[in-house]
Amino acid sequence: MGYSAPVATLADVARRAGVSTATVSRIINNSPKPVAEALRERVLAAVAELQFVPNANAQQLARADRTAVGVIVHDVSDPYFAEITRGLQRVATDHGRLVIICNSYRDPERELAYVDLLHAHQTAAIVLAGSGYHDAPITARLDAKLRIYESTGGRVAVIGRHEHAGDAVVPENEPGGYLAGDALYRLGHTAIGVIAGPRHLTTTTDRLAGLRRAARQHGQRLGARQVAYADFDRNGGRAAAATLLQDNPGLTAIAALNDSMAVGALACLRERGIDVPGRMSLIGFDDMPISVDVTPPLSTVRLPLEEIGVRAMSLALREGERDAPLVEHAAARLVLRGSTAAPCDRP
Amino acid sequence: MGYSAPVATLADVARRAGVSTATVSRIINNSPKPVAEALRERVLAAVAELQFVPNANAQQLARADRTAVGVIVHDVSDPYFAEITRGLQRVATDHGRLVIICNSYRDPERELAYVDLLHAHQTAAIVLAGSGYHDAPITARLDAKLRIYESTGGRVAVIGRHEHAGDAVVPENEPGGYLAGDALYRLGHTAIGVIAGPRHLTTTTDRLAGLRRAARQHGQRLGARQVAYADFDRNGGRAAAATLLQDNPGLTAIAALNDSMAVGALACLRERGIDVPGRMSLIGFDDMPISVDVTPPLSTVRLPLEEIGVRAMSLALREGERDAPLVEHAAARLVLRGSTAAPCDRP
DNA sequence: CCCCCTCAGGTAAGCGCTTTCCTGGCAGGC
DNA sequence: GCCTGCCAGGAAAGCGCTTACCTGAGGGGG
Repeated sequence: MGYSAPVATLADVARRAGVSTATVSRIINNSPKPVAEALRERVLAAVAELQFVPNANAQQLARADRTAVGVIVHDVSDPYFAEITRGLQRVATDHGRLVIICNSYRDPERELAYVDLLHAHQTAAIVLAGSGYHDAPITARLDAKLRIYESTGGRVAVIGRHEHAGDAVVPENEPGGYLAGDALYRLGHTAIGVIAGPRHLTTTTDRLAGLRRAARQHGQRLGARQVAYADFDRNGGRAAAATLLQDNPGLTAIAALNDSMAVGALACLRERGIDVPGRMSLIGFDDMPISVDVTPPLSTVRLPLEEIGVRAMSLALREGERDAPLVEHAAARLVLRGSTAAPCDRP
Repeated sequence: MGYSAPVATLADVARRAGVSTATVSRIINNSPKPVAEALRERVLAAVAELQFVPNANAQQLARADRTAVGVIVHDVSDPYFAEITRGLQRVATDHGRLVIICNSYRDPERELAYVDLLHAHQTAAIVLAGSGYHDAPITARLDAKLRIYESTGGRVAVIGRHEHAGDAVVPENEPGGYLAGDALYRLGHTAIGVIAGPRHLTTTTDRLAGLRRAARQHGQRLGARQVAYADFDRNGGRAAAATLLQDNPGLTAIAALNDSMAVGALACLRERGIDVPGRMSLIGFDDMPISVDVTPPLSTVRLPLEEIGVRAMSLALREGERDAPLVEHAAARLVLRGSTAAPCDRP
C-alpha cells in the first residue's frame, strides 16, 4: 500500500496476451476491424489481470478527435450557475462528453487562464457561462483568446452578453428588468430602490437598463441614491438594502437584481420589523429554486436557467460548419408571488 | 471563420525562432536551465506570432508528474455538495491544481465509470464526495477500482462512510442524528416522525441510527410508520411529510435528514395551515445557507460543509508516504432556530 | 496446380511534447 | 600556446497510444 507499482501499459497487455499492440488497441476500442474471438478473450483476460487502464493523455494525443468540453462559470455553488450547469451537464452527458467545470470565482484573469487551459487540453468546446465585463482590455483579451481557440477548431458558446461574435444564448436581462420595474410601478409604487450587482458586469447594467426604461415609461426616474451596488450574493443584498433604507426614507418597494440579493434584503427587512409586502414590496430576479420557500415567497423574474444551459451546450456541440453564429434568446417571465403588493397608505 | 487552421506546435515555434525544440520547451516552461536573453525574446515573439498554446496532453504524456485532481460528487447543484465543492476547489486552487468535477447524479455505475475516467486521465488524486451505498457488489467494485488507482500512485480521499480503507473525512452523522432527536425529546415531544433519505445511502442509515439512539435513551422508539423514506431533496421531503402526517395523526415533531427535505416539509406544512413550531416542530440537518431564510428559520444540525471539503482536499494532496490512513471527523453541532418548540397542549 | 485475392494480424510511423545526454566554443590555467 | 573545464544549446530518445500500411496464410477460380 502506498507503494507505487509500475503502471501497466498497452505494450504490457500485448506481451502478456502474446499479440501486437495494434490488436490490443483494436479490442479495447471496439474498432470495426474484426478480431478472432480467441484473441479477444486472451486480450481481455490480460487486461483484467494487469488491471490495465488506458492512458487518456496518450489516447488523446494519438487520436485526432477532441472529446471533452469545458465550462467556465463564476461559481458552481451559486444557485444561478448550479442550475445552468445542470443543463449543460445533461446535454454533454447525453453526447457522451466529459465536462470540465472551471470556477473563475469572478476573477477575469482566472477566466482568461482557464480559456488557455481548456484550449491546451484540446477540449472540443468551451462554454462561457459567466456575465460579461465592462472592461475593455479584459474583454479584448478574452475575445482574442477565444478566437485563437476557434481558429484551431474549437467551438465556443457563450451565455449572456460578451464582446464575442459567435454562438450565444442570451437571457433577456433588459426585458426582465423592465418586467420587474413595470410590475412595481403598476402596483402604484413610485419610490423604488434598486439593489444592483457589481457595476462592471453586463448582467447588472442590462437589468438596470430595463428597470430604468420602465421608470421612464411611467414618468419616473431612478436617481443615483436609489441604486445601491453590491456583490451579487445574499450578504451583498443585505448590505445594499440597509443602504437603500437609510438613503431613501420614503421607499415602498425594492427591486433586487437577483434572488440571492433579494433574500438578503428580506433578511434585512425582517430584522428591522418592516413587513413585506405590507410596508415594503420586494421583487427579485432569476427565480432560483428556494425563492418559493422564503416568507413571503418571492416575486421575481423567472429565467429558464437549466434550459439556458441545455441550449448553450447544444450550440457548442452542434455539428457541421457554422456559416453564421446563432444567437438565441431566453425569455424572462414575470412571476408574482407574495412579496409584492400595492403600497399601503402613508400612516 | 470556422476554418480550422493547422495548430501551431512546439516545432513550428522552434523553426520560426531558429532554435531547437528543446530550447523552446525550456523557455515556455521556465526551466532552470539558463537561456540567453536574445534567444528567449526571439522565442517568445514566435510564440506570440504563431499564437502557440502547448498541447497539454502531450505535456502530460512527456512529463512524469500528475497534476490535476478529480472530484466525484452526486450533484454540484445540490447545496450540500456545492458547499463541499467550494472547499475542495479552494484548496486545490491554492495548490495550483486543476479540478475536474464529475457529477454522478447518484448513479453508482456512473460513479464507477468516473473513477476509471479520472484514473485514465492520470489525475493525481480523486476525492469521492458522495455518500456510501448499502450495496455490496457496487461497494466492492468501487473499492477495487480505487485500489487499482492507488496502486498506480493515485491518491484517494473519501468524504463519508465508504468501504474503502484510506484517508477520509467523515461527518458525524450518527452523533448529529442523536443531537436532533435528543433536542426534540428534551423539548417534550414523544410523537416524532422522521423524513429519511434513500435507504441505500449510508448517510441516511447513520443519521437515522443517531435518531434511534436518542429515542431509546428517552425511553421511546421509532416505529416503522414514523419513518418515511424519500429522495434527498425538496420534493422528497414534501411528499414524505404528507405521508407522515397521514400515518401519524398525533405527530408533534418532524426530523428531516437534510435541510432540503426539511424545506419541502415546511412547504407541505404551510399549505395545510399547520403552524411551525406552534403545532409542529421541525428540525433539519446540514445547515445549508438558505436555512436561515425560510420562515420560521430552520433548527438544524450543522455540518461544516465547506471545511469538510477543505480537509478532504488537504488529505488528498498531502505529501509524503502515507504509512497509515488518516480518518478525520467533522463535528455536528446543534443549531436551534425558530422551527422547534415544546409541543403545545392538546387542544 | 498455380495464381491472385482476401483478410486477420503485425509493423512501425507518428501524435507534440520533455529531458537526458552530447557537442562545440570559449575562458582560464600552466 | 595547448589542454582542461564549463556551459549554452541541440540531437534524439522516449512518453503510451492509434492507425495507415504491409505481410503472409488460406481459399477459390481458371
